[in-house]
Amino acid sequence: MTPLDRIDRTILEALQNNARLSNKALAAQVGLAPSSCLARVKRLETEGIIQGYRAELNARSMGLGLQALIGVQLRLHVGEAFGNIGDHLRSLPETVAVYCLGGTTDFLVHVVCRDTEHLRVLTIQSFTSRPEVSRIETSLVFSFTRLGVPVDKGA
Amino acid sequence: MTPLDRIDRTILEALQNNARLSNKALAAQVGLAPSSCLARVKRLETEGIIQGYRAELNARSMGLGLQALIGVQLRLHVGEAFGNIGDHLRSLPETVAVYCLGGTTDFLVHVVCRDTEHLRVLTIQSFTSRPEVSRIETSLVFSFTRLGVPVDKGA
DNA sequence: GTTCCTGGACGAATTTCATTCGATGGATGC
DNA sequence: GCATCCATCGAATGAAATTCGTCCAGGAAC
Repeated sequence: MTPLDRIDRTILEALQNNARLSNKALAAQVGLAPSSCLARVKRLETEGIIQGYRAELNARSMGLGLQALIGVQLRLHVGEAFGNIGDHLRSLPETVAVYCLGGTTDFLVHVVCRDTEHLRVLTIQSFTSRPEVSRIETSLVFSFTRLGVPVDKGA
Repeated sequence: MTPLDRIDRTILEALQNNARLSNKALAAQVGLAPSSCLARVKRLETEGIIQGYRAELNARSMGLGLQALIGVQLRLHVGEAFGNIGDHLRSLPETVAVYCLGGTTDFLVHVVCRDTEHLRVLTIQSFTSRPEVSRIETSLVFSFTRLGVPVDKGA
């Protein structure tokens, strides 16, 4: 709730680059004693500014060499259907990200698959066959880059 | 390069959920001595299966309450242009993710903005004004969920 | 201007953890 | 049966996380 000062932002940027940075090294980097630095990190966690720490895995090395974006257009936007299909999409093992959108496309789902056959079955069984789904549009992902959120250290 | 066994997969899943899990706790979870567990994690890192560890930040709490997906269609797909515009898109501070796609849309860019005015200026200054860009299509992101890659512990 | 109060920050002490290394055991191949 | 290899273990050591009492700076009230 307190506005983030320069030190907070430096901490956030550092942990965004390397979440396993030791508290000691982080403290040195931001110019604080380890204890003070730890207190800040904990505050950022409890305030929900840091939502979690995740290892980034290489999908290809796990036999998932094919990625796709599947745009989903629903038949009706009435009540339950929206939430249900959203939960369904998020629950698929192949799903790595779900966007709920405004516009003609209601959902955009980023999926990882072993191969084209896997993708074909997935689209049919988990997308097209759902009654809420009006139509889908699948695009192959050639490359995907994820970056951190901007942390401009203005303050 | 060695195929991942059940323990590897358990490690990956655990670190995907919480990258700051201590090695000791991780070892206990997978039923290995801390030293053995550490050796495995290091192997997974050097083999590139674990690509990094990132803190997940709440964009809204940093004053970036508006998210959008911007589909980009290029004029020509010739040589340099493709790489250049890709680098440009990735270099924008507002950019959180870039998909390079096959299909009518060449790039899909996930951006975070302070407000609609910020988004308006961004689309004009960093997208529409680019000579390689033929047209863009901006969709508001109502919600966004990121999940881990599937780690089925079959083996 | 003085006093009180609060919020960080510090640093020593303690506990817990990471990391190294030699030894052990089981599997494989000969 | 024997040698080899690889992963695991567990103790030892070194380092780090975490706690806690203290201190200082800034602000508010008077």
